[in-house]
Order: sequence, then structure tokens, then C-alpha cells
Amino acid sequence: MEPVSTEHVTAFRRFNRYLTRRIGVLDDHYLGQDRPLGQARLLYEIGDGASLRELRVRLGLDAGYLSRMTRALEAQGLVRTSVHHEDSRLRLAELTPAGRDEVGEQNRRADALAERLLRDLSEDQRGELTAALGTARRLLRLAGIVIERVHGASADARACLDAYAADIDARFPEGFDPTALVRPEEVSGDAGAFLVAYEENRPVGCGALRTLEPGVGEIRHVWVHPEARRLGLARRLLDGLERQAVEHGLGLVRLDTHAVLTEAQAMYRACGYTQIPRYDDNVYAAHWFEKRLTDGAVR
Amino acid sequence: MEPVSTEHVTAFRRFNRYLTRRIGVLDDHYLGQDRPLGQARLLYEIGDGASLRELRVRLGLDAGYLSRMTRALEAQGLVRTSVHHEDSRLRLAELTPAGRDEVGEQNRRADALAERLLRDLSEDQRGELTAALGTARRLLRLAGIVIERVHGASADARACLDAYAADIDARFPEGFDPTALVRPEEVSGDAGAFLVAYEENRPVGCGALRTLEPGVGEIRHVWVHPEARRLGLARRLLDGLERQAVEHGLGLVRLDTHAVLTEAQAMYRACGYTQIPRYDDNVYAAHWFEKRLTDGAVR
DNA sequence: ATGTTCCTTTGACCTTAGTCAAAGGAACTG
DNA sequence: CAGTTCCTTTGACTAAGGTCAAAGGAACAT
Repeated sequence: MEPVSTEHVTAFRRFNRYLTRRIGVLDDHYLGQDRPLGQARLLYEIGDGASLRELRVRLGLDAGYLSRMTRALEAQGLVRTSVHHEDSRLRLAELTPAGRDEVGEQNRRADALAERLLRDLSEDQRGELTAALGTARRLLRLAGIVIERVHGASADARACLDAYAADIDARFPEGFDPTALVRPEEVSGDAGAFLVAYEENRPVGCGALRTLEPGVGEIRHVWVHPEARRLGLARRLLDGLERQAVEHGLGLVRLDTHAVLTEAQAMYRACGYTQIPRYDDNVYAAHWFEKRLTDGAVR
Repeated sequence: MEPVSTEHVTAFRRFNRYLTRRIGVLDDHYLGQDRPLGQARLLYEIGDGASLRELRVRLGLDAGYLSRMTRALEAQGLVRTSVHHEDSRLRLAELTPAGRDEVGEQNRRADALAERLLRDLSEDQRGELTAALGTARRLLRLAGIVIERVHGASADARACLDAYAADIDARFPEGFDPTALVRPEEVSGDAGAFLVAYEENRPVGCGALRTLEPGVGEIRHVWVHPEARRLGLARRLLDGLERQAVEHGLGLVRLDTHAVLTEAQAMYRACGYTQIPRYDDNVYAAHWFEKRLTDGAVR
């Protein structure tokens, strides 16, 4: 891993310092009106309803503390609680109309604050700012995603593959038959690898590597959750799979793609893959690629 | 003023929310170690020494609260206080070596946090992020600067003109004689205008408008503090001065520039000024420009 | 010199934020 | 169905953050 140069660290910290000075302080106190911060945040987080358990985890609060705050909001008529239908240990919280008003007011104030901040810029400059913040957010999100190797039969792996299958079933004109997916044992242990990308502990992408023949691997099922697209995550997954291939002694990797996945093809080309003739009988494939990973290896 | 489209407001708020979620929470608790936040912030703010009064204003704290916190830090051996030489009502606080260590540790932790955040990006992506954050900060700073009309003899006006004079004295090969500056009454009331740009209540730029002859104004002394350059502030000042000109019934404005101020010349051209022959006997001027502000006026 | 303003300290208080442990009811496990 | 785990509530505390008013000393204005 290349070291992070101080230039970038400094730039990042400078920006944070500036932004917190400029808005962070105002933000909380101003937006929460005269309501305590904790309550304001809780109100906001309840949103369209959530169980206390969920809220506890999301906000990282002590159970007792949360219980009391919820009761306080209830006493103010902003929140209504009820018992979960199926699991009566769980308590659900939802906003009353008054609570919704309150959150709406919070949002209006935040908007007004942002608007006041942007007002003195020209429309061009606002566009430039929006673009810059978009880029920054995209990169920070990408930086926050961790990729881990999991067993092909793990719950997260299955969840990703299910989402992947549903996704391409909708995109391939001929649909997609889930039995064409890799079997868990093909992508686990010495046979291959399965990578899952996590954003804030939620799986948002995956990729599989299996062995085609000695020294030759195949990359399959590179998928990114719709909400995590356009971040550059697919490249990172591909990168991770290639590293896995090398570790598995697979100096050459191949992959195929469906005709409709044109962005994927462009990505593979950009990552050093070259088109080759059909190497399998995958009915969904229209293009085949390969990439040599280890130098000097003679086949 | 053009309205701010919701797109930009939303983008800005989304970014803020994201960043606070991602780092804001960690930041404070993590960086302050086991020291209370208030104390950690105070320590950081004391930096190379400051009076309690200054700190009170900067941090927006209650006098009693601040007094107690300072004493607490003093008791921990992190801060030393003394009485101001000239005004013995004021109390000065400065860091002891131990306090400096503590702040150093805070900084190291903040750096480490930033570094961990950036580590998983490629060097290219880090560069892109740094650039985006730089752009965002530049624009936010610019948006936070307010331009006000002040009297030409006011303290802020004089301070800006002094800085301007010193600045160009250093840049003009032949130096600059401050008696060539506009007189206060030329740029005040009906005769003209003096604008000062404030960033967080500190003057960071200025510009003057005076009447050359009926219907013709002259823009002079457009200056931006070195730390506020490259934000686009000069343009905003110029803009403000042109508006003042129109309000003063000056449909045509002229200005001159010194040969060495090439960026300024480029800016004037970009803002619609056209070069004209010498119209004054300013010994420092090498180029003369003018711009018509009101349509249809016949001269 | 005298009244006013400014800065800091101190005492008295209050709210918010957060922790810990005990306990009770519901669901899950074998 | 017995034991365990999970979720919530309650009581008992503590620390931190923050406010208000009174008071004393220093500087400033006239």
C-alpha cells in the first residue's frame, strides 16, 4: 500500500476544520432549536419508524439512555411507540404528526442555513461547488468501503449473489437462470475466492474467483449495489480478485460478459484485459477476455 | 440575487450530513482522548497564547465557564496564565511544554485518522479528492465573505489602504508613494464609494470608486489580502464597485493599472473592460481601461 | 475624582449526556 | 420445559456543559 503523502492529509484536515468551524457548530444548536441535541437527533433518526434496537445501534446509545429519551419525546407528543407484531420484545417508535412537523422544521432550517451560505455565489460557482462536493463524497465513500474475503456459502455472499442474479435477470433480454451461478465450494478455500465489499458493515458489492484449469482462473459475478455505483468500486473488486488469483497461483485470469453490459466491457479493457475467443459454453456470454497477471510465466 | 436552486442546497446538505456521520462523531471523542471536549478544544485554541477575552469570543463561551476550564488546565500543568503587560484586566493563557505535547498528540491523532481514511484510495484518487476539497473550500470561503460600503475615513478603510500601499510599494520596481492614494472624501457620500470585504469580521479586501467627471467614475485600489487571493474576491469587489457606480449615476467607469500587475489586467479584460488611451497623469499607470455600464446612454 | 465600562473570578444552580447494574418479560435452543 | 439470550425498563449515579448574578479590580471618559 502506497503511503499517504502529508499533502493530502493536511488538505483533508484543513477542509474538515474549516467546515466544522463554518457550519458544524451552528448546525446542531441552531437546527435542534431549543430541544436537546440528543432528542433532536433521535427524532430525526426515527424518521419513518424504527425499532428501539435499531436506533440504539445506529446512534450508538446506551439502552437505558435511549429508553428514557424516547419516553421524553413520547411525553411531548412527538413520538408514538408500539410493540412489534412478531417479536414482542421489540419496541417500535414512529413519529406523530407533531413529530413530523418538528422534523420538517428541522429540515427547513437546515435548508435555509445552506441557502444562506450559498446565496452570495454565482450560479456557476454553485454548480462548481456542488460538483466538487459530489466528487469528494464519492471518493470518501469509496475510501470507506472495505473488501473482505468470505466463504462462498456465507450469508453475505448469498445475499450478494441473489441481488446480482435479480439484477441481471432484469437486464438480460433473455433473463437469467440462477443455477448458472458459481457453486460455493468453487470459490472457497484453495479452489477460489469470494470477495464482499462492505460499506458501513452492509454488503454493497461482490466478486468471485474460481479455478478453470491449473494456473488459469476465472473472474465471475462482479457486482455492485445500485446505490454504490459510479464510485469506482468495481475496479477495486477486480483488483482484489486479481490479487487473490496471484495468491492462488493463477497467473492468467479470464472472464466473460454479456452483450448488454457495455460499461463492464469498457472497464475490463481499461484494466488491461484483452479480448480473446470464446473459451466456455456460457450461454449468457458474448465477449471473452483475459489478462496475464504474473510476468515471465511461460504457458 | 438569483435564487439558490434546491439541487445545490440538497447537494450541500447531503455532503455535510455524510461528513459529520463519517468523521464528526469520531473526531471529537477520539481526538480529545479522555479529556473533556471543552478542555481539548480550549487547549487547541490557546495555541501560541491568547487572552481569555479572545478565547471567550472565539469559542463563544461564558466567562465563568472559561475561567474555570482554564484553571482546570492550569492545575493539570498544561497551561500557564499571566497578566497582560499593558492592560492588567486581561489574563493571558499560554501552553506549557506539557500542553504543547498534548496538542501535538491531538494533531498526530487527527493526522492518523485522516490517513486511515485516505489509505484505501489510489494516489490519483487522493489527488482528485484533495483538489475537490480545495475547490469546495475556496468557494465556501468566497461565499462567506461579505462586502460592505464604509466611509473612506473609517478604520477598516484606512487599514486596507495601508496594506494595499505597502503591498504595491513592494511590487512596483519604483516603489509607491502613499500620498497617491485617494482622499477619503473622494470616495464617500455622493462623490464615490469605498467597499471593504470582510471574512469572519476581518477586512480582507477593498476597492474604491470616485467621480472623474459628471457621468464618469474611476475604480481604484482594488486590493485583496494575500490570504484571501485566488478566491475570486477581486471580481466580486469589482462587481460591487460597478453597482455603486450605477447607483451614483456613473454610466462609464475607467481605471488604470501598473505594468507589473498582469493578472489584474487579465481580470479587467475578462470582466468586459476595453483598453483605452491614457486618460490621467498617474505616474504608476501603464494601461488604461474603461467599461460602459448603462445601455443607451449617449455621451 | 468619579462614574462607567471592561475583564475576570466565584458561588449557586440546572440540564444534558452518559454509565452501570438489576430485573422482568419474550423468544430461541436443545 | 429449563436454561440462555435478547430487548427494554428502571433506579442510582457521575461528569460535563452551561447559565446567571454578584463582586472586585483595572482602565477609560469627562
